[in-house]
Amino acid sequence: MQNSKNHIDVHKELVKFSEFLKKKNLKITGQRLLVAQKIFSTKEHFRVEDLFDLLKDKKDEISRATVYRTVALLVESGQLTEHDFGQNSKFYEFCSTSQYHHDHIVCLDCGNIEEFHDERIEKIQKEVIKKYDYTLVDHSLNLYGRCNQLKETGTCSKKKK
Amino acid sequence: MQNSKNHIDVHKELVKFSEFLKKKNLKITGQRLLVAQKIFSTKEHFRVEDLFDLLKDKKDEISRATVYRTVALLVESGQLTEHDFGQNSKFYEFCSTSQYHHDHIVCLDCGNIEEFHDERIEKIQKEVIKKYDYTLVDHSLNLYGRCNQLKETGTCSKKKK
DNA sequence: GTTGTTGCAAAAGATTTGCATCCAT
DNA sequence: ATGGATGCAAATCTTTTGCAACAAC
Repeated sequence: MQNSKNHIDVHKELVKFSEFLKKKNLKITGQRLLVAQKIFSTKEHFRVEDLFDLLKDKKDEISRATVYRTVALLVESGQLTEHDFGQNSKFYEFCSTSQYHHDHIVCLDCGNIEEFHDERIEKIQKEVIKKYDYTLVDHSLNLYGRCNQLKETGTCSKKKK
Repeated sequence: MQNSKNHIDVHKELVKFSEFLKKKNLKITGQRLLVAQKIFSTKEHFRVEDLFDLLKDKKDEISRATVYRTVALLVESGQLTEHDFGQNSKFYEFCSTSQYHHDHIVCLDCGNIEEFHDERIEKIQKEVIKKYDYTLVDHSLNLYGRCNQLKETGTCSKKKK
């Protein structure tokens, strides 16, 4: 894991979330902070169900509904991005404004998700959308592949679970 | 609608599907042909529920289960592509081998879906995936935007429903 | 006749929601 | 005190599946 999410300043993000809540006249509750903290301490792309399971460890379990509701708030606050990798459930990922936008490579064998950024593609996208007379709001680019390591050696260090 | 799907040779595609079924020792049934025919006569990107509703008009309604099962077969036969535009349900689209691969622009206002193809992006993708040591199987690129026509004139000719 | 297919209703999986109770402010 | 939050269970939505009756080969 060499991604930038190893260095999340959890405290800073919690403050940011709290300010977001305050600004919207929403309450800063223990459950919300626990969910947010767990997310900010998580480097991976995760599904809400994964997060719910992780939070089960805590002495006071947080309800599934609250976890879903808090994730939605964090998307709204701009601290989480939602991704759709063509599976049944959505994936979420911490996102900071200081980070480069990135796209994903999804391994069909391992389930591993890699991030990449290519400025040339970003530029062409802007060109394309302009040509079709739209204003670009967002985009998603996923490359689905099979990792060569697995193909060649029969095992794959990236394999999950 | 200026897309290539106005010119689907329905008969040819039905033959192709029948051959696929035969090869797999599956049966050529009235329901399967009706579902396939309806799809090949449809130019748009559709969801299975849309298709099911369309087929309700027919005197003999085809069950939802059969529609889902037939769509899966058509994906397998290579005559349908599955897309995920970040909504709850999947979209499907006729695809012929003679067609260029294309990506999508999804309008967040209209719901309109435009197709585009940019060879430069395709090329860069191949380069990227190689660098990360994967074998590219598939990819999806969606640009989400707001159409300028709507923004400027208050109406939009592409608006659905 | 055999084997795969259909329709139905139930199941499954993800996510949302109504509501009574509870808690942050 | 009061307006928003929580937990629970029920509801929704999409898609899948088990099974008995049925149709294609």
